[in-house]
Amino acid sequence: MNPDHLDLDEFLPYQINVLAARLSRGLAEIYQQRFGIAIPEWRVMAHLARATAISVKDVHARVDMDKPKITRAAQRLEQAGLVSKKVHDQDRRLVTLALTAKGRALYAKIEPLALAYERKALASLPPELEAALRDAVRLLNKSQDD
Amino acid sequence: MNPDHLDLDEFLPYQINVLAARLSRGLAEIYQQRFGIAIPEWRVMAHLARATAISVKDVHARVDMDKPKITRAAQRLEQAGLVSKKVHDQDRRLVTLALTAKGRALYAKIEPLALAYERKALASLPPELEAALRDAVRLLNKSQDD
DNA sequence: TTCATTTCATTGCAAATGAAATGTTTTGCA
DNA sequence: TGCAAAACATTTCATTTGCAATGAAATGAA
Repeated sequence: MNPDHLDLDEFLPYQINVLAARLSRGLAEIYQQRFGIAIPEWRVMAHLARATAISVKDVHARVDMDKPKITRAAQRLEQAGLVSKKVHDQDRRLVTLALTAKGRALYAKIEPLALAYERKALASLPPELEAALRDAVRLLNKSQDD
Repeated sequence: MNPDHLDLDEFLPYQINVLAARLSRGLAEIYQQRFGIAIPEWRVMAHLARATAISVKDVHARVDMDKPKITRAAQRLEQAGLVSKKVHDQDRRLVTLALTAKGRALYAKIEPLALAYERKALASLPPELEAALRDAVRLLNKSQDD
């Protein structure tokens, strides 16, 4: 464990990526196969569920995806009838996105499954470690905002 | 903060993914622009640096990438003269991968930069939080091995 | 007002990706 | 031994991705 050498098992950027990929895959299995929703679509939906009447720019600012990805996810969601798109009244450069009734219904189905998945994924952690993990991730994501 | 509702800011699978993507991007800037190495290539190199004479299968077992990705990363590394490939003597289905002298030299340059990046990325964490983060990530990655 | 600049969302395009298929070699069993 | 099944690396192909370019609308300064 010479700290001068890089051991992938101890290298946090790598280990966090492995964990992240596994969590994403596990979560995607829930909504991919059962509901035909892919990860980018899910993220857009999750954001729209909490803050309605939002532009692509707003989603981009809050969700960690580039704008073309959001545009395309929104297109797929619109085709599936889950999201509505319309030009903003005051500023016609903006597109206002919102969940449709069908979208809200689908989200209501997925939401508890996603929360259950999170609980299950963290089940092996002692409570104080889970709390520390949450604090650490929050801090790191905050500190990189600039 | 109703725990029955999913808040992306509190949803760990998402926050860990955001953090992972940021760390990957930041790290990639180090070896991408300066050395022409992409993320999959870097992962293969990092693995080969610690365990020599390894097959695609071995890398696949340890590194979180599917086999085609490893094959292609190895091809690019071979073209760049950083990795050697040859058929295994005993079992001719296997391909033995190893860093070349040039590959080891390049790795020796990147390694300290990567470690420095990790330190800098974690600098905002109090020591006990970093330790807890390491423990939590290790535990979670272990618990998902099955 | 007018025009250059900025802000959005989208599209184009080359490269990367993942899943399934392929070809080759080895293993295990009848 | 002979042959089906498994293991391995690679290729194929459709899809996704990210970056740069585009087009449309708003802003601000002259």
